[in-house]
Amino acid sequence: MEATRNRDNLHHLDEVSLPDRRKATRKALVRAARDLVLERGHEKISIQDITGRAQVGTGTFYNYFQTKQDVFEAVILDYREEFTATLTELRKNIKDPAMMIAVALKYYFRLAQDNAEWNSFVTFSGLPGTHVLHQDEQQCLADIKRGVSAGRFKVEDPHFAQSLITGMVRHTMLAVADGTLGPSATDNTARYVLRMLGLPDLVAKAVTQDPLPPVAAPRKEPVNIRVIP
Amino acid sequence: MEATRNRDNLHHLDEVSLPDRRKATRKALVRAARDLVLERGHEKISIQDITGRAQVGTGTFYNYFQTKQDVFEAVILDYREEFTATLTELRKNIKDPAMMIAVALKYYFRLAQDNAEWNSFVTFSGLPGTHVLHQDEQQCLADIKRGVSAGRFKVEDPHFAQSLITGMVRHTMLAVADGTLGPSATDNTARYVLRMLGLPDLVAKAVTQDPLPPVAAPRKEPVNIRVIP
Amino acid sequence: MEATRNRDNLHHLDEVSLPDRRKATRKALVRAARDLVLERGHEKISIQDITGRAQVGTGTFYNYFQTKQDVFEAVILDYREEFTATLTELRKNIKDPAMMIAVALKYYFRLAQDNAEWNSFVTFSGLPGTHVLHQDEQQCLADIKRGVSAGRFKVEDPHFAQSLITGMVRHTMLAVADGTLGPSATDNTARYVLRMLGLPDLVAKAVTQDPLPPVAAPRKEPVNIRVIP
Amino acid sequence: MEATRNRDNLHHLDEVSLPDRRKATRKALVRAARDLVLERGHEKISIQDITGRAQVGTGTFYNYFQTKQDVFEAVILDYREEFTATLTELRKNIKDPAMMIAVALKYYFRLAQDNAEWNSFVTFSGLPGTHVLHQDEQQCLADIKRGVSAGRFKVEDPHFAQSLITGMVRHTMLAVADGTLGPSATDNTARYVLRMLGLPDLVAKAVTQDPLPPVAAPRKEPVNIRVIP
DNA sequence: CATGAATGAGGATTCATTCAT
DNA sequence: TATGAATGAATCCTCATTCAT
Repeated sequence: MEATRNRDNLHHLDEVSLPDRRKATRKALVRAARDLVLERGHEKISIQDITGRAQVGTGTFYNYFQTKQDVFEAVILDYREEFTATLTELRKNIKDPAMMIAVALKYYFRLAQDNAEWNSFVTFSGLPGTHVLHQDEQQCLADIKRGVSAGRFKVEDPHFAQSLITGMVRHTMLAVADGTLGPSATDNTARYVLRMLGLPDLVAKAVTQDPLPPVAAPRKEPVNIRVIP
Repeated sequence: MEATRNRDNLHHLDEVSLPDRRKATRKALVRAARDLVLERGHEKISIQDITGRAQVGTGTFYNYFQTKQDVFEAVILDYREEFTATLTELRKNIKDPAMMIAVALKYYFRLAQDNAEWNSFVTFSGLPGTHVLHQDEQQCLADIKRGVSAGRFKVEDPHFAQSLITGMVRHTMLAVADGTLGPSATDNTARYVLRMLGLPDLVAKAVTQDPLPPVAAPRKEPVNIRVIP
Repeated sequence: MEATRNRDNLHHLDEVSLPDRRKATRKALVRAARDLVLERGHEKISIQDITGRAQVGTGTFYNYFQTKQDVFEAVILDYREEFTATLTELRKNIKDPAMMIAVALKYYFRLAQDNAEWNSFVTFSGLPGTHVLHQDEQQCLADIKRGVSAGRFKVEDPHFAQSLITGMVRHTMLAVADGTLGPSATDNTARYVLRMLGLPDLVAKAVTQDPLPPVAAPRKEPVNIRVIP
Repeated sequence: MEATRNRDNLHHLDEVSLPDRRKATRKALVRAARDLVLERGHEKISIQDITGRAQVGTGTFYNYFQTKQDVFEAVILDYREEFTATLTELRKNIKDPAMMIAVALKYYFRLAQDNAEWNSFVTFSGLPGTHVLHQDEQQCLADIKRGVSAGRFKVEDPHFAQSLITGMVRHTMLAVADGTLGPSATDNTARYVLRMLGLPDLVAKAVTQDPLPPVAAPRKEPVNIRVIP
């Protein structure tokens, strides 16, 4: 009954609601996929698991995604948006490139630890290897270049440096999650990274010692879960 | 009673002759698994693919492994043995710890490039994350400690350093395979690693410039393939 | 938000039209299972045999049943419904409890003989032992109690008596099917049962002598078999 | 026993050990089969489970049995021998046919309760239905005939009576095992059986009230288990 | 767009049985 | 005889995908 209302009006004033509806369903799917990963980790997740969790018909999936990969990539983007936004906010008053990098790394690690979610999802992501942190890499590269221009970093190939950093970060995160390395490894990594960028160890140490200012974990907009009547 | 006892003694008698057969079959399976990975990479590989390739009945697989993971782990071990043996040979006359590490890294990268095999297999290996290079890690750790004792490296936590190196290497390898980084990245990585261990950049550069002495790729002992009569 | 709510309401809307399809498919599976048992008896019956016979895709089975046992239990229930309905009809004008029991037993045996079906299926049913005739047991128990109230039966523990009767009936049926006992055994069993319930032998004999009025074998509603175009 | 002696003497003196060995292996298989049933009940039991348990090579099975059914039938016989021997001993001084039957039934039930073994195995026995108690049926039939001759029982068709008794006993046993009937059901069954054979209820009650004289559970000759060195 | 029943190829796993040693 | 490796048909079960409603 309600349902019909939207469609009826297709024409005039709520041209808005259709796209809204689409978006909502899509988001429900993305969230369902994410949550399932977080709960089950490595385990196989079927499309029907996802639609089931999203309280949506099986076929509906194909109105939004072609393949399972697609939805997972959407999850990643979803995550990254949150991440990037928060980080930008967090660093808006920082000028020193070294500090910017330190904060980024620390924030990243903080997420990885606090938010078992992010952590385990990135860990999982059967997706194309390095792909995962892509958006972030742009930021990182920019940071490095800024540092080089400012004469703080000694790096011949910023692109290479950035890639290596990504690798180090990723590795540390996994190793910590693993238990292979203790939690202090994260600070150490930040420090080694700066050292690698050419900062004297003392400076590197100093910069990485400042604790990360407290930051709201990325707010998870609640999804309306359909209640079974 | 006598009778029974006699039979008992017969039991593990042939633990010697039969095992040959067992070993051969097992090896055939391991090789088949490896080869398939090398050919198909990520793609799905079914157990029947493996047994088919190994010229062995479907059920035979289960006489040797419980799960597909098991056989892949066996492949890794197989590989590592070859790798470690060759590397040991290669470094037997080297004394300088920095050089030892440089050679190890370079040899590793060489394998990764020459041998699409090793490369793609490590890439693949959905196996427990960082785990993959384990044996090698022991060697690496020993190298670092030796360097520290010798006063060449400045490292507070060798374990951490080793872990980070593993991560860097792994990352570089993947990125190169990916095309994200060019092939020169490998030399650069070695250099950065040494730098990270506390060597002055000039030294690091010097040490990593020596080309790796030519080395026979690990010989693959041929497996006797059963011929269908 | 509106949007979401709307969708919710759409949800169980067609619980009416679709279910018809579901019911039909389910019934086809149940029937297929039954028929196969009837044809093959003890022999192994695979799930694919069932779906094949039901003209239905392999996977479809799992939309309705978890396990093979499940479908067989459904068959039993299916049968029992038919049985109970017919029996009720058959006895609707009978008042005497002894006669009611006699008729029930005889009808049961009749089915077992006429209908190789019922017979062999019960024989088969590796299902939870005595369980098989459960619904029927309720009826039987009620009959006994009625007889006791009416002062015709002398039974201390109706529940026990009922159980024993079930056992005797079942046994007789199997033994007859077996050839161990001749067909007259069924009348005898009915007679012994009444005797066991405390009736004088003469009466028991008399009551069990009346032939069972002819009765339509339970009509099998035809299942619509999907025709392959 | 005679039988065995004959074979032994077949030639000269140690023609003895060979057949002994055969017998031992055979018995090991039979016992293994039995024990597995007792432990696992309904669950699937493979031939390799049996040979494994018997500490015997897979192929060995086929030196003794053609099929799995065969070994299970052997188990039944094994059991029955024990059962019959003990029962004969137990009743050797009893003259009254009613009492003989009562004792037989009670002994049987006792086994079923004490010896969860016997119980669960008979319950299981996917084997041809009524088959299970065959040997026993001969005894039972003889008992009935004796009772009829002695004028204690009023039975027209002893064969039928025996069959029905078997059925009742079997059923009671299962129902008790099931929990459907309480343990006292066994005494009741014995009593109803006698009643059914024509004894006045008072007598039936009296005869079935005597407790069964204590009896050693059938001794299980230990099988030599091969110890893994 | 939404739905969910139907599908069937694909893959894992079991196990009775054979046979060379 | 005893052995146990090898076998492969048989079976179960999953799940991405289609499609009529």
